[in-house]
Amino acid sequence: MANLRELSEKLGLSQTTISRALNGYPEVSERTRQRVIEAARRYNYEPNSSARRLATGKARTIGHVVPITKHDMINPHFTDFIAGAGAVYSRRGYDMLISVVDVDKEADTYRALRRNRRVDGVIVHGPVADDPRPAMLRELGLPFVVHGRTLEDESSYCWVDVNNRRAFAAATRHLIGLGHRRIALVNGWEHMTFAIRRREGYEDALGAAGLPVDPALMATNEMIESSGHAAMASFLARAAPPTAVLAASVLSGLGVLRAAREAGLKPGRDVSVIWYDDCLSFLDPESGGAAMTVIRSAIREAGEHCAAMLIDQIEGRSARNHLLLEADFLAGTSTGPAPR
Amino acid sequence: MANLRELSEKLGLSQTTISRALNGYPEVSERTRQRVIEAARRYNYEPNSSARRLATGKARTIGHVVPITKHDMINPHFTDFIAGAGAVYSRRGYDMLISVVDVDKEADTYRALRRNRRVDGVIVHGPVADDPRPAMLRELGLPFVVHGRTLEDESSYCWVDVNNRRAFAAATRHLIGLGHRRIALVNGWEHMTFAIRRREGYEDALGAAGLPVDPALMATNEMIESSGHAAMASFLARAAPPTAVLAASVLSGLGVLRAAREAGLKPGRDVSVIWYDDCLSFLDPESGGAAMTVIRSAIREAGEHCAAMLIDQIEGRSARNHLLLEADFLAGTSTGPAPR
DNA sequence: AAACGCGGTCAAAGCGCTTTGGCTTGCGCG
DNA sequence: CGCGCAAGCCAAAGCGCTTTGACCGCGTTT
Repeated sequence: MANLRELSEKLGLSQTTISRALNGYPEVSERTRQRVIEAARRYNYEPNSSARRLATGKARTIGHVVPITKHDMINPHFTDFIAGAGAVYSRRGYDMLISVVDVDKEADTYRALRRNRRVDGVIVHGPVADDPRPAMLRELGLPFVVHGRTLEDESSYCWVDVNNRRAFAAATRHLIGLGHRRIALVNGWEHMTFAIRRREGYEDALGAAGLPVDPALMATNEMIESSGHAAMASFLARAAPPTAVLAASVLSGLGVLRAAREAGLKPGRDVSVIWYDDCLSFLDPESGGAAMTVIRSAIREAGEHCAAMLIDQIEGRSARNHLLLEADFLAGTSTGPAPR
Repeated sequence: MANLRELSEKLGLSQTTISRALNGYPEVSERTRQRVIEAARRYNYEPNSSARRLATGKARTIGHVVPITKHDMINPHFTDFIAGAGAVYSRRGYDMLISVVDVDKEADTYRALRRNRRVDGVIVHGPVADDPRPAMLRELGLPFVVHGRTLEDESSYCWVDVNNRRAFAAATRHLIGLGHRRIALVNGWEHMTFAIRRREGYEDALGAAGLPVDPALMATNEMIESSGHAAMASFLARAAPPTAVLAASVLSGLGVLRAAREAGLKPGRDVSVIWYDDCLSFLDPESGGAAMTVIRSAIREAGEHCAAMLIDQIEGRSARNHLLLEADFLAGTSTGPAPR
């Protein structure tokens, strides 16, 4: 059965009634509704979604714009975030539209998504320090939720973020408590706000303990294995190498571990390592080969929260506008007292 | 400017003419077309996509169904594949729709996508030995391209695959040529067809060299770091451990390397390691810490090919139906002559 | 001079749905 | 008995686009 009309003829009811019955409106009797639902199933009828969208003016679709350059890498966290968000969309009857576009076309893409009404809202990924997107989207009138926060202005839009500052402060304090004085930070790119906040947390804790903030012990780079390795290798080449390292991701942490091993250092004994674990599904906890000490917050859950918050906003059931998740600190064997 | 009508009134032309001018039909004069295009830009007009879809009956959208279970992992290869496919979609004016659904709802999802005409076609991911999806999709009349192949029946549908069998045979031959007699295989799950073909290639080469196929030297598991580590650890615990290992992915290969190092073995000298490199963007070539010997084929390119082939098929410009990519063999320093 | 073809334009008919604004019943009630 | 009021249903008007079929000059054929 292709369309409403045919079904209505078959049932001897008007299209109006069928539509109402199927969409749960109260104007039809329960008996009729059952009859309609039954017939729809039997004849395998489902409303054409373009027609429905056109009539209602709602797209029931959420957009994700993924900027990319030919040689740039795609964020490995993306998959898990998408998995979380996508599950929520499915559950609530929304489609997920992903636009892979050149990095310099991102703004145009948002404008186009808005102009031709393809989406009801978008998720903004990877906010940077002075991010123009919130202002732009507000002006466009396109609902959105930011995964993360910009630096200022954070009450003016919806976001879901992890309390990175507190998490990194806590991890740093833990290391300080173990007697470490030279603690290195292997951070992500510091134009990203999450990386900035992590550094702040790290510096907060050092400052509170009266320890110096040593730029030579701080690296900022892509969060991949090789850059973790490079950073750690350069730290270890110094006259006074760090006795502890804080890595911003499992990937860069694995690189740190590799460099440590190459230098003959045993994690937890000769050098303490803590990393931030996003619970990427393809990097299981055992990957390090030890029960690592970690700061943990599942990015998949962040995806779920973002999706739910955006849908609530779109449907006008706006419950909360901000969600600050706390990361868990889990002590493992990759940390220990500072050597001698 | 919200819609066609308003624009047509403003220009003093009919909606027909505007539509034709904008869509490149030859019936309008070049002068008029320029005038229309200019006005559309100035008034910021863009056709409502639902209306267009409804009128044309085309969704200009490609679906990707991603089955998932709460605790199952999401394929890390997915991101790069999507990046490749998504870039092609953008370039050719298609949207990408991703459905994250429970694994047991996959079939229903295809049916629903078809019934309500949300997509013009779908990409089928991760074909398994006896995959029901090609037959089902053919029956539904939903165009599709399989990334990979099923075991039989491969001429009856479109696919893009890597010649896994030949690639693994070549790698195995290379190791045999270096004098290795006990070569282990750390494979992915062998209900996936790509893993089956890899094993076949491996067995082909062993057989051709008159070497035995030893099940004790073959592992099949999720392609993640910890399973590579576990497999290698168990191999090394044997009386006669392998002198060479073939890993089905960089991730499991990294696990193999870790286990080797833990056993005090140096890759390339004490044990030879080759892995299959999908060119995942977050796992740069340096991750191994050495110039690895690899079999390489970029999954991102596979995504591009799948997308292009599907669009060609949908638009009736069907050029080719199958594409068998050859993986590159790149010799590095992780392989060497079999130790004495 | 009549017929023809053709480039350029338009009015109107969909596409398949939702939704507005009635139109019937049937029933309770003064 | 007649009225008002729900409950249940419907016809028709959109939503904003594409596409069909027709029209209208105007230069070209025959």
